[in-house]
Amino acid sequence: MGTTQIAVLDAAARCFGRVGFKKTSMDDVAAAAGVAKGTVYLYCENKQDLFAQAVENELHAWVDSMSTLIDPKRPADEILTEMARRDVAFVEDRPLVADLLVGALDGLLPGSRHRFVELRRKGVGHVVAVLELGIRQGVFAADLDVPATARVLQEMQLVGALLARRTQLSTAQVRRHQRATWQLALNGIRGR
Amino acid sequence: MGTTQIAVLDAAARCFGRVGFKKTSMDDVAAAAGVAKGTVYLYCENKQDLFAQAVENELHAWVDSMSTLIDPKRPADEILTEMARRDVAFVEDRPLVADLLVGALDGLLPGSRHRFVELRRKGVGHVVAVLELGIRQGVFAADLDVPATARVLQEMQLVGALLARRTQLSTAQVRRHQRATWQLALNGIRGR
Amino acid sequence: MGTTQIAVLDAAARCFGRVGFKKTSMDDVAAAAGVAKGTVYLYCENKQDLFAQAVENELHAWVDSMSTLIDPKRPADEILTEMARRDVAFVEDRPLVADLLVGALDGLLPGSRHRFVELRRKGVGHVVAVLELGIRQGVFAADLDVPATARVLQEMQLVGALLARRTQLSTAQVRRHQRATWQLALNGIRGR
Amino acid sequence: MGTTQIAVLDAAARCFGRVGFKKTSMDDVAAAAGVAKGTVYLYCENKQDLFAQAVENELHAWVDSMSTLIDPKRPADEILTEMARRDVAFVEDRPLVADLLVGALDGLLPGSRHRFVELRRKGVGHVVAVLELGIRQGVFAADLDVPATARVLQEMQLVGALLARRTQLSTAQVRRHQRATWQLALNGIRGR
DNA sequence: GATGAATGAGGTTTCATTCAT
DNA sequence: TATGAATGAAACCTCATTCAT
Repeated sequence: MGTTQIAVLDAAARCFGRVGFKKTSMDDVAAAAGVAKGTVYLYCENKQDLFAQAVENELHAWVDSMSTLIDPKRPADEILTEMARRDVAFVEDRPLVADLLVGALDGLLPGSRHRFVELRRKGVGHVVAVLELGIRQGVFAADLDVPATARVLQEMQLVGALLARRTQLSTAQVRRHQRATWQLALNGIRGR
Repeated sequence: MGTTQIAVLDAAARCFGRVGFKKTSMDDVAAAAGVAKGTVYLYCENKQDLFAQAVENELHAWVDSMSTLIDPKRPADEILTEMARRDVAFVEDRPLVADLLVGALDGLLPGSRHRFVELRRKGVGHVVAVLELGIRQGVFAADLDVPATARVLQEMQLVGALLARRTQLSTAQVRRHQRATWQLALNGIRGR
Repeated sequence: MGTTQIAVLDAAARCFGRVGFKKTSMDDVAAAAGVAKGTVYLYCENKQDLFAQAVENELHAWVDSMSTLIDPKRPADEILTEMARRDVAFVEDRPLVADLLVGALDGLLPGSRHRFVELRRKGVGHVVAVLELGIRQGVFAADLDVPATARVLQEMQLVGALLARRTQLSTAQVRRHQRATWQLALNGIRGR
Repeated sequence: MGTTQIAVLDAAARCFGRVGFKKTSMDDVAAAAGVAKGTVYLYCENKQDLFAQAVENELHAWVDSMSTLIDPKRPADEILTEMARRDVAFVEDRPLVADLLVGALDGLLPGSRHRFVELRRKGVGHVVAVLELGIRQGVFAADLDVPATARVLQEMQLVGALLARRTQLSTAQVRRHQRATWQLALNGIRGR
């Protein structure tokens, strides 16, 4: 991937993440990437495709960042907490990933639904891994429906992060929200 | 409110809920309401205002429907479960309310943000009431951060419902997802 | 058909006829019709459809004008000569009809081919009628392949007219060309 | 002319002939020639010039092919018939020549009109030769306006060939059309 | 109140042309 | 010679909004 292509995809992710698909114009992307409008079309079929590429891009970065966290020797609940912390930071300037995993994009771009389903599957992968680790360590309940629970945890976490961003809560409120989320979540999955 | 106005607002809610703000045209709304395009403008300043009115409308219907549920003599966890069931049904054809409460609209219409904050506050009200009831009944943990937890529960529930709708999961998958959600939630808030 | 629609279709025919499909922009048509760009789209699906409508329009005018000529009491060769004269005048400011009948549009707009075939069939109708009249009158050869010959005559005539227009021949040259055409044609079809 | 230049001009003729001037992109030509887009510009000033060169190229090939046919010892009407047969075959994959001679290009590229007039003059040359031969042989009418008639014959022939190609008639229909054309033409020019 | 024809800014996409390598 | 990434003007089309009836 040449540097121009990277610039374009990054700019696209930034724009789409900030104001959404419809409100982002190809002109915006081109300007943000510092290239001419036509140049953007060298790296995508059309706007929808550009969006999908941007999402894919960000998701890969996120998955990579998360997979470094999973160390079988650490307690799983600790890892999960750390993941949560990172999610918040990540969503800070990459809201696209959260939108994807939370399902907010499917209604928007019905055409890319298929592509998104696949990405979403990748996205929950590491939560599944941590849950399984936790069960092996005996710290999480053995009878969890792992894939479903993983999805739920991920949603809780990401929606919380998005909500904080979108509704511009005060830091104190965000802190309370997160604490409540994790009390709920950890209590919920812990073995008794 | 004359019958035409009601028709317009209902049509608006239906359209916006089905395909979103940007993809709904004023023509669509007029057609769905069975009036001419100009007529729509008799009942709103502009598209954004129409949207906000539609959201408000639906939220009031929802809040009303929920408040009938809270009966101090029933166990709070039972009420909560019933609420969940209703949410899913409600979101089925009124996704706007869910979008509002989950924060998905704030990014979309920055101009109406303050209006939404207010509505959201109203929206959690009944969850707060049930949590407080449950604590009094001794079935929920006494040290819950009630407002924050209420918000989290509501998010979990609504995002789950939205996700099911948007991503067109199979009924079996939806069922699993919901079961996981409520195992997590009830375990999380129950007193030990 | 309201007056605006008529203005739009007329303007379209004028523009398309003068500079062709691709070189005519929707802005040109709007300007020529004295309306805004969006207005043009009130009366057509898209550019291609506008073109097809314009062609259809002109063809009907042409067919109407021709059908008044056919009077069974006049000698057929005289009628044919008169038709030729009219064709030239007609093509003068309605080249679309000639382009259609000569097949020049099919390569241009493959999507409308079907529509054009039908129109073309209508277009030759009156030449067929004159040939049949001439055979009954005994002035044309009885063994003519009437439909095929009609088409050929029409092509000769229209291509000649177009050529004169397009290549901007001098009047004298045009006159010679037409005389040659009709010597050929009338000799060719006359009974011996 | 190096082999690259030949490849470019041939590719251009093929593309322009198949889909027309406007619908052929410089990318198409480059791809068809198997070179990069920039390379095409080494052999032409711009798109219009490339088109004119391609036309010129094909016309020369055509004129050469036709001139071998004229043998004073053969009957002129036979030669003419043979020419017709060749025209059809030639137009099959070189429609540019036909378009040029029939005047279809003048409207398209007003800028090259004078260049085309000259080429067209060359193009009729061999028909003129055959007509003159036929008159000398006594098989064609002595009072023909030779240049004008030559042009008319050429038009009839080429438009017929083009029409067959463009409108995708069945072989049977094409055959009928051609027979009608030549009955008309030969009857028309034959001395009585 | 109600209508719907008309508007035109704004968005997406194409493609002839250039130029540094 | 040859390349192909980059450009940006220009084209098509949409739709929120207005206003005369």
